[in-house]
Amino acid sequence: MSAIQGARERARTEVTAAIKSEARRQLAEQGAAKLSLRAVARELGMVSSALYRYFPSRDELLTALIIDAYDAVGAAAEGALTTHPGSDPVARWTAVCQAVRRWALAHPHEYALLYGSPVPGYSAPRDTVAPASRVGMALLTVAREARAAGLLRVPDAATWPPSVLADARTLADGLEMELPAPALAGLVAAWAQLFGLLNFELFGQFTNVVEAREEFFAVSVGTLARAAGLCSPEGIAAEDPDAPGYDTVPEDPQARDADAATEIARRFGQAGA
Amino acid sequence: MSAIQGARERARTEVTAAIKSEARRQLAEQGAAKLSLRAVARELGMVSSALYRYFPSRDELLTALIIDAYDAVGAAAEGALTTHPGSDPVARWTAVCQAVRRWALAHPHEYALLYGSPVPGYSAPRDTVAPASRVGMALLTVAREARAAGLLRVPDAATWPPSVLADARTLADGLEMELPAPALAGLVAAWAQLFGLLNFELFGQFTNVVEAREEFFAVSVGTLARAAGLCSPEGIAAEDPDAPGYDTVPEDPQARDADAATEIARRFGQAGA
DNA sequence: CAACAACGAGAGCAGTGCTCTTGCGATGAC
DNA sequence: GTCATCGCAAGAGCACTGCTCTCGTTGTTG
Repeated sequence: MSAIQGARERARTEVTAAIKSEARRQLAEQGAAKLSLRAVARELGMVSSALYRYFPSRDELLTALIIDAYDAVGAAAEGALTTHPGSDPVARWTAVCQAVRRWALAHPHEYALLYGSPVPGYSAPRDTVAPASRVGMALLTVAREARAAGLLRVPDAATWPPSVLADARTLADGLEMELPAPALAGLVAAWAQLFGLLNFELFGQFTNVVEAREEFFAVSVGTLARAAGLCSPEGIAAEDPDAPGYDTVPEDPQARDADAATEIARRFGQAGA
Repeated sequence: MSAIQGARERARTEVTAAIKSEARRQLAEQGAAKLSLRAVARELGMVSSALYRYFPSRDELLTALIIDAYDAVGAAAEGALTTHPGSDPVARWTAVCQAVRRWALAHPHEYALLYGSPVPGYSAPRDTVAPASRVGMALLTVAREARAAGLLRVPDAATWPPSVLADARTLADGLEMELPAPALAGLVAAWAQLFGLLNFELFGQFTNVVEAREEFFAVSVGTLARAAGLCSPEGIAAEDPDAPGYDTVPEDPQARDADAATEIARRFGQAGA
């Protein structure tokens, strides 16, 4: 693989790289749906059929791009871990989230390829799962460090039903990662919710709703971190007890107004499709 | 509009409906990318060019389907409000979320059209924003009721930066809805995060990670509700037995959950390339 | 009834993914 | 050094797609 393997193989890897590069360029410009094998070949000065020597189909080419993109966003997430050291898990979590967001904003079409709707013929091959997990692993790294530092608040096991806890345990086993199942379940939820925020921002759902995207995101992922059990070291610990998510005791159990139901029926009742 | 306006107009609306129906059928079967004007026309026994008398382009047809889908999921959400009355905002929030999830599982490709990556040429026209907001409005309705009942915990204004609070205020003004800005900001975040959970489940990110999807979702959206400030009335809800609703699956007329689950596995499934 | 607009059918254009055959040229065995 | 072999590019071609244009027909309306 690495040795100087004849001029022929070298040419092959070179052409393969050129194809991927040009394809990535078109992907970044017009999105996955408009990525055309013929256009790539045309731009490279070759004929379309020649391209099939390197990628057996358009989907395979797309898969290669997907893997690269997963690696790129994963690298961005991991990079945030090293460029933002420190002992505050919430800050580190936020740094990872913001790195992912920055990458997504810089590569919206590639982001859509990863976290948007699955493409028609796609069937996530084995090769994608490892790169795809890098962002999640980076987030879990923060949680593991927090636990080691005593800054991970593990929710009561009764928070999650046994089936979810079982999932979390098998997941932890598969990852060879020692995290309490309830905490892991909460982290998975936070992981998914993070991409809910990103999707809405990138796919336009925040239009005319949230304009201060950067600030909104920063605060939201901070809240997410605390909801997942991450704690900032000391000082702010005073505020931890009423951190959002868990033991909220309704403060003002004054009773019902309660013809709200009729109000809803009035407002929305006749709106059937 | 409604009067008997000539056989011609009636035929027109009839054909238009037939086209949308057949298009929706193909969309549900193969996804948006494989929706073909020619195939629709073929199935309807007409020639492809005739179809352009009714929809000026494929994108316009897709937009019509998008609007219908937004209305359908919005109606499902609103329906949950009426079929699940009561004074527990968390339970009502959860009911809305589960209605949305059920709809999504039953219509995965239409869901992907709404909340996946934007389609190539699309540019959400004005007509889509009203239907698109119905789910969010249903969630906000829960929050408004909660506030009226004193069951909405409003976070400290310092939680959010002024820019976000300003956004929330203009949003509240635009909606003519009296909700404190900090609470509204949190609700928007929860709204986005809800769809993060749904996207990950529907788009396959939970494969080999979360298998007890139903329970995981129920608990997660309950946590989300509390994070957004919704409170259950009185203290009883603290202890879990019937708490977040994962063992009380509400029966909706459109349920068919098990089928939907296998359905989606089949449609999005991993047919090895 | 006649003028007119809406409509369906068909041909056609430019583009797509993909397959198959053909011929060239570098590689490697003898 | 010669020559068969194999990788590769090129081209033609198939079955599609979205979309446009023209041309008769048909329902509506003045």
